[in-house]
Amino acid sequence: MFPTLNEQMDAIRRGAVDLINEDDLAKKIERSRAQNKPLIAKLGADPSTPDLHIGHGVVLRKLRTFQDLGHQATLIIGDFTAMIGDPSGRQKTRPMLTQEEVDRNGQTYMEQVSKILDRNKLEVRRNSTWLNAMTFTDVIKLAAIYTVSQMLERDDFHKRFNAEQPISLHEFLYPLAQGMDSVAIHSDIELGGTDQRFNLLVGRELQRHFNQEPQCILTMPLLEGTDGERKMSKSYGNSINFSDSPDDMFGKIMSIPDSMIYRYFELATNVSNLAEIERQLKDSSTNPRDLKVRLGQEIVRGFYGDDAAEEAYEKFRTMFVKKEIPDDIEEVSVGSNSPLSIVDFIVDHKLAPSKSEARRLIDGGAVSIDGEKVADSKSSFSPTADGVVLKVGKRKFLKVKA
RNA sequence: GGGCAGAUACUCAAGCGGUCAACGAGGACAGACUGUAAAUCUGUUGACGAUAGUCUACGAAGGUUCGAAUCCUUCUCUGCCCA
Repeated sequence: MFPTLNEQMDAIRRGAVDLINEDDLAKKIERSRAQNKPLIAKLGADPSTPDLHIGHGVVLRKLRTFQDLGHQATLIIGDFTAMIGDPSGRQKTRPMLTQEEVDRNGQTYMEQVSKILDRNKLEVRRNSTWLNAMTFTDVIKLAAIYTVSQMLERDDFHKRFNAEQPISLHEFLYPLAQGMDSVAIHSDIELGGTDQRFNLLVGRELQRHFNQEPQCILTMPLLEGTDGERKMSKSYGNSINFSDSPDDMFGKIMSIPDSMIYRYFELATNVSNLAEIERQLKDSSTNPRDLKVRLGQEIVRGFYGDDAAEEAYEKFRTMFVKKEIPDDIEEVSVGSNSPLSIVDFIVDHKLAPSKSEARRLIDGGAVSIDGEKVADSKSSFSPTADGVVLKVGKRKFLKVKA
């Protein structure tokens, strides 16, 4: 029923940074095979940010691997911690979320997660179930397991401490809370980004404390965003989101630096022959763009299917390779052919956030009408029955009909 | 509890009574070039308005002044040191 030990280990290892530790995992897998009993693979989800991007996808895909291997994937919705508001990471204290917000975010989260995970085989647990039940005494006993210096080993705590940045006391409770999740579900292996290493290790420690067999931990790299520098994050504006349209998604993938091509293949696709990709990248006769096209199609296909992937590529070719105007651009009818102020029109149709910005774009030569650059920000234009094409920046088009 | 330092636009960071919508850097956006890559060069980067000008902004609230991001008071938040 289960694949062989080696097959499982290979699938699990792909792209992973830490696997703590291999021997323990091998034993767990052997036992699982012998007893025909799936392992419990845990992943924690933070419902305060329901907009997933393909950086989140990395670890979700790994959880999917466990599903495909026949194991039990368990997603922990951190509704308890989200309601308190986790300020870790930055100085910014996150706003406290209400129960409704958490519910709503959790729902969005599940919809997006379903694009990668097999929803039918996924177990979903809310950690408020057990964390809410803890008394203050329980919490104190829990907190006594760890020392302050141990907590300060966590990289981001360490850095913030040395940089004289504030660290709120309750932040120390987060790793403990997360560790309790592992205890609650008897996790066999917990997945997370490399930034989660410490937290995952705490889970091991707590399980040991509660006389459970400690979970293994598997960390995945934090995927860099489209800038190729910083980790993918919505707030850095370098993310490729699950909710992006196929065209946007494809376009964003085409704009990643060449150095990221292999990494994206490895972490964001199911392409099995990675060695071949590597070879082609080293071969100077390969145009890296072609590999990116393939990468883009692979990823878009995963979210939207074959047709959408093909269409996105075609549109891309029209717009940027052939430098033509795509044929299915949005149209708007204004109901009259009297002249309209370009600036006002741009703002009214959300092609720019403010009139100042629209003026700036025009002054910068970024706006054209039927291929003619607009030179004067005061000028106006007249829609025709056939429609004139307004272009703002590289990729915003609008056909304006009378 | 006491002492000291700090809070400036997306971020970092200057400014210490008028010339400040605020130096500089990064980022972002746009243009040229290109493979919508990278690198490079150029421009822009509070809002409204036609170049004038007006309004809103320098943690919050008051005050001094013809005039404050800059001085005073109180408050909020943060870090450090001492207890």
